[in-house]
Amino acid sequence: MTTAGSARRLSRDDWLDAAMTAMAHGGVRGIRVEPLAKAMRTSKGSFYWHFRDRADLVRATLERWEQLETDRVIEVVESTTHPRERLRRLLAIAHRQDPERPDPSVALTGDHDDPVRVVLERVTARRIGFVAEQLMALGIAPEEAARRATLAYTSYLGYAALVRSAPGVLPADQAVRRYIETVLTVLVSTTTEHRRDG
Amino acid sequence: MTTAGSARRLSRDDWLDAAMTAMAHGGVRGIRVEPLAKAMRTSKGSFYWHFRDRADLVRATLERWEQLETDRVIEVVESTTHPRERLRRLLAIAHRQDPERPDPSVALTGDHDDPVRVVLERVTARRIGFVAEQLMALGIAPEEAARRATLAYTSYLGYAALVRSAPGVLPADQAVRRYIETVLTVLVSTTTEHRRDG
DNA sequence: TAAAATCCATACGCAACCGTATGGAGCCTC
DNA sequence: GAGGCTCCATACGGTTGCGTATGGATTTTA
Repeated sequence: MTTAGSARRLSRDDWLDAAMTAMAHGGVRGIRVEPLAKAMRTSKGSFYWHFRDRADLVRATLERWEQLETDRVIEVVESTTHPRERLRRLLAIAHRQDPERPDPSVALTGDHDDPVRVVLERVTARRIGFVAEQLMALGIAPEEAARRATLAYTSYLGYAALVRSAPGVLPADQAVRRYIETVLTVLVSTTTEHRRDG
Repeated sequence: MTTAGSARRLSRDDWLDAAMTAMAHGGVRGIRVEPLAKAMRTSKGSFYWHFRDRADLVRATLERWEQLETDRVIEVVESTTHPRERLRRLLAIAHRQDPERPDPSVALTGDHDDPVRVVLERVTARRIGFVAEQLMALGIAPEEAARRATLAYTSYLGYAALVRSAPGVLPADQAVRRYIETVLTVLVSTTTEHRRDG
């Protein structure tokens, strides 16, 4: 009976897995030890053996999150060579409507004490920086690229917020692809206009 | 001694004012009756006289929020005739970095029971709709306008999230104006390219 | 197998909130 | 000026979560 469901001993990693899932739903503040223990069918006694306190768990979870949702995503995307394709691929990943995704809720829930903010600031800067690099590779001037990267990234965050709070207004599954094309096109547009309007 | 600070009788509106301020900081879940009472130097007894329960307060606060931050903003912006100027003005209002602003935190905190979601969905649809109208007035086809309006609005939400969680990565005060120009330009860009890249 | 190290369950105290119950102040009216 | 209405303070019970204490179970080591 060494089945997974049985009363096995738990590792620190088991707790981290659970914390990631919890963070996907409720953000950082969704990481609560008593509900976590209940979900894992164990007790707080286990938790406080593996972790000093809740802050310890939060910090460790954020480390893993950074590694998984930033380092690894960037690695994957960089396996494509063409900058425009990289962006397209990145946008596709970013707009996958998956409420199980731990990523955006981190940036979206708004309490955030200092330790959390530090990680968030670092991750955000890296992400926007990566997008800006691709835009520069496409011939956009550095400062303009930075602005457009910020536009792209904030849009990603807001999109994720709407997935949770008002999914009805977002493009339906089939239309997401078209939406991404619009974002991409607009991001790399050469602004040759200033045309008259209606 | 009818001074404001004295032990006056409170009205329902006084509670709503306080709730709006609380919502500005912690979103819907930041509306908590005991802390509110303490901040107003009164007791829960007062609250439960004016309101049935917390949900009652939340609903009323969201009504006021909708009226103030959607109806009135649209009114103000519509006093400008030129669609492009309307957008510019709207973007300027949207990107005022004011943590006291109750608006975005509503959409950003992710718990949201059904009643809240209803209001949120309605407000979001109206706002995106308004932006789309301006883009259509600028000659952009309806469906494309809807996509770009979504891009604009999600970007606004994400921007507001970063103001709270990672302000360091955002353009500094002086550069915000330039950022807004980029957003505006890109939003109304005629996509005449597909040019070769680096 | 006995001792030691790991790992976990239960019980406890503490704090923040929600909602209710109850006993008033203060004002209004007749 | 007595009774009634409006508004509020305090006290209480219930819930959820954090962190500690303590003993017991299980595995490892000697």
